Order: sequence, then structure tokens, then C-alpha cells
Amino acid sequence: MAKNEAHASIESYLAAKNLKHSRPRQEIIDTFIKADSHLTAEELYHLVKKKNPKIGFATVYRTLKLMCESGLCKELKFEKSGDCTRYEILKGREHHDHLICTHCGTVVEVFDAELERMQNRLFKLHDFYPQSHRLELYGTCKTCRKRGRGKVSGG
Amino acid sequence: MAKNEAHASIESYLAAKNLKHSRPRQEIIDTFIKADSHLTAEELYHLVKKKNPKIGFATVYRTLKLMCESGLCKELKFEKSGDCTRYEILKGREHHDHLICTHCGTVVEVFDAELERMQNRLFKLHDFYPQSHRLELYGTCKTCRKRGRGKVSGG
DNA sequence: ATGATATTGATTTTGATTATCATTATAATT
DNA sequence: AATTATAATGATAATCAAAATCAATATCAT
Ligand SMILES: [Mn+2]
Ligand SMILES: [Mn+2]
Ligand SMILES: [Zn+2]
Ligand SMILES: [Zn+2]
Repeated sequence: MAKNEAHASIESYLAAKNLKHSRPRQEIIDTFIKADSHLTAEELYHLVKKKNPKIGFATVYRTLKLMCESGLCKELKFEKSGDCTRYEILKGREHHDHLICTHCGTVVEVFDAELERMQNRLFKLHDFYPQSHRLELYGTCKTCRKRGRGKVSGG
Repeated sequence: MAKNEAHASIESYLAAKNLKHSRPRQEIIDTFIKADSHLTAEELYHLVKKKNPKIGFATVYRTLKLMCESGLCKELKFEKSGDCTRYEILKGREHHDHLICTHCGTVVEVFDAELERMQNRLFKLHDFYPQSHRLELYGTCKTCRKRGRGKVSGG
């Protein structure tokens, strides 16, 4: 996502809520956009610290929350990535699901229109009004298999 | 799941690990099987307390963990059910995914063979060896819509 | 019954996330 | 530029589910 587009998104949200612009906020958002990956709060905190060592952990959490509320980013809680939440920039991107390597943690973004259609079919079948869904596929990536990790038993 | 089948599953696990049979363990497992639903540790704790008020919370957690390790039950962490983990009896049942009402918390179990096939197609496409997946569909159930909750705007 | 070992319940600790709070920064107004 | 009102900051404490600790008790092979 373009930095300016992200800023437009956040700025309209800040304006609507009478919130102020601030240095730390800018730095955290810019660092996150630049990183362009599925980060934990701690990972982002360390990245931001490199630019501005004064930044506090609480501000990173607060800014992530703000970004989620504004629709700019999204919380991800994978089953097999420890206990901590990851975040991803969402704005300006298509909806997608995730394929996760249980060995190296690699995250691949996937989208399948037919899969989405079938999910909607299930909503209809059970008479639910659809709001959202979460699909995560866990497995072993090619690289990890080559390295002899996550092999099929006997394979 | 039949109580005897569950006990066979857990007992073979206990035997393999040189673990002992115990009253509290039995009571917790029986209560969970009888409840036959997607429970939190706390909910199960309260159910078990009715039968045996001496039981401790820690033992409920320990037994749930044991059941998960033995393959008898499974952790569920839904996005929109507060922060706490739910558990379900797994052994002797088919794999299934979940449809969750974001208003009343109702959980509907769903299975779609074609959906499963497409997921496997995605694993193949990205050269992942498939291990597991998680699909959750969030929406508003018929009952909640009738009560005017979770309506589509303008609908 | 004995003894070795596992389990229990009460309690404390952990670890990620939030809340609190005095100080500082922002931005509008004079 | 100084004033003012309000929001944001960083340090720290609080929260909460889940795990770890530990002395007392239960299990089970002998
Ligand atoms: Mn993603
Ligand atoms: Mn289920
Ligand atoms: Zn991998
Ligand atoms: Zn409902």
C-alpha cells in the first residue's frame, strides 16, 4: 500500500475522532507500512526503536489498535505462532487467507474465488447472514521439507 | 461420542505415558463428554463443581491439556468469543469447521467435502505439505436476525 | 501395608495486552 | 508568541487466562 494512501486513511479517521497528529504515531505507521509483513507488536516495536529509541511499547500497542479501528490494519491470531497477535496492513488490498509453515513461520497469502463462493453457500445453507470468515492452512513449506524438517513419516 | 470410547482413548494414552487413573480426572472427562458442547475451562469447571465441589480449577486445565494431547479433545480459539479458549470432544467424530453467530454465540458444525478438496488444492499449488486447517465463518443466525439483532443496514 | 511415583488443590507466577497517570506535545485561539 | 484546552506519550502497574510451584494426598505394583 502506498504510504500516502495509508496516511489518508488514518488521517480521516483521526479527524473524525478529533485525535491529534503526532511524531511517534507517524513513525510507527510508516515503519509498519515499510516493513510490509505480518508483524507482532514486539517486532514492530524493535523496528521503530531503530529510528526513534525513545518510543514506548505502549504507544506501539495504542497505534496498532488505532490502525485496526480505522480499518488500516488487521489482527491475526494464528494457531501455531506462539501466543502473540500479528498485524497486517489491510487497506488497499484484496481480502485473502493464509497458508502458514509450522516450521519456519513463513506466511503465504492466498485467495481463491471459488473457495469464497462455497463459504457463502454454507452461510446460506444454515441461514446465517455472512459477516466475515477466517481460513488458515497449516503445513510444511518446500524449503523446510528439503531441509528434512516436517517430513511425512517414512517419506 | 460414547463414554466408553472416550475412556478407551484416554486410558491408552495414560498407559503409554505411565500416568495414573484418578477420581477428579474421571469426573472431569465424564462431565465434558456428557455436556457435549464447545465449553470454556471455566464453564467445565462449574459443571464439574456441581458433582464434586472439591475439584480445583488447575485440575480442570490440566485434564483438558491431557485430553488435547491424547487426541480426545481440541482447543478452539474463536475470534469473537471473548479471549478465552473453548474445547470440544474430537475423538470418534469427523473433522468439521465452525459457523459462529456473533450475537448469541451459537456454534454450528459444518462440513463440506468440496471445500476440503479446494483447500488441499491450495496446499498443492503452493507446495506445502498439508497438516491442518482452521475455517471459521462468522455471521448472524436466523433467530438473532428475527429479534432485530445483527441486521443488514437498511434490511 | 509399603514404597515409589503421580496427582491434587491452593497459590503464585507468567506473559501479552490494557489501563493509569504525571508530564509533554499538539493545535486552535487570543 | 503566549495562552489554553485537550490529546498523546512513556513508564509503570494492573489485568486475565493459562501454566508452574509445592506440600499434602492418592494411586498402584509389590
Ligand atoms: Mn496477510
Ligand atoms: Mn465443533
Ligand atoms: Zn517452512
Ligand atoms: Zn445468534
